[in-house]
Amino acid sequence: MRVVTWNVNSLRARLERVEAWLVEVEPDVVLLQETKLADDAFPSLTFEALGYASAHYGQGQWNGVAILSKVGLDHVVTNFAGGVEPDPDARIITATCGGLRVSSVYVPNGRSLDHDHYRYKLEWLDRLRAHLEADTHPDRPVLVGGDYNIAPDDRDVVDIAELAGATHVSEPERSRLAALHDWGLVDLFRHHHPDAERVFSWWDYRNGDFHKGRGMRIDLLLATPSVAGTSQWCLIDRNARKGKQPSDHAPVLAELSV
DNA sequence: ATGGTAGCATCGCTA
Repeated sequence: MRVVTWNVNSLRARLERVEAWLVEVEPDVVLLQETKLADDAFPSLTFEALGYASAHYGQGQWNGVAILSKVGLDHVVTNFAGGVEPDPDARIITATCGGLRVSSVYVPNGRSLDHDHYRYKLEWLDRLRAHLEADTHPDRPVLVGGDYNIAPDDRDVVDIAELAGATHVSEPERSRLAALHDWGLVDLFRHHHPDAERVFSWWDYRNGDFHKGRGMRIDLLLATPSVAGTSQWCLIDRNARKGKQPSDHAPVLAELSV
């Protein structure tokens, strides 16, 4: 099973590129973030024509997450699972696809360490763990993919010294990611590339950062040990960040044996 | 020199 996560930064603006990429790569399960669409504007027929069932959880203008699947799409949960304080934003959707419990997540950016949005980000990550405990179990095949807005390791940024006092690399954010690891989630890219340095999934549109090789690895596929241990590869398609009207994020793909 | 670009419901916010 081929799975991908991709923050498309507006599905309306990106639909042609997304369609062409799906035809070329033929993933079985697709996790999208930042669709920036209301549910009634989601192009489900376009994806159906490509062989995908889909589920979208949007709010229009900002946020919005979706799951596309060629291998079944059941037991959809929008927002956090029951019993967890709901998020006012559309940032998480969960479904079962071909025996795999998958979530598409768009973790809040945080803006700055002294901003309310940063505290919201930390609380959101606490609630993501509570969601997993309510929704499933680490002994099962589970994959939580998305834009985490956290670089897990100093090797996942250009130069950690430049980022002192910045979001995405702070200890409280990384400790939330470690809590997800403690629950049982493995970073598939790091699992397959333990020595990789400065391999990124996001580059700011400004300053020619992509061409200068200045980005961060913040888009992650996290999976339980049974999934990670049998996965065949994981890569980032940086070619999808090139050319006309790209998203500022590249897709992150993995081949699973689920 | 605190800049720059892209997307959105565009004169202001979000990333």
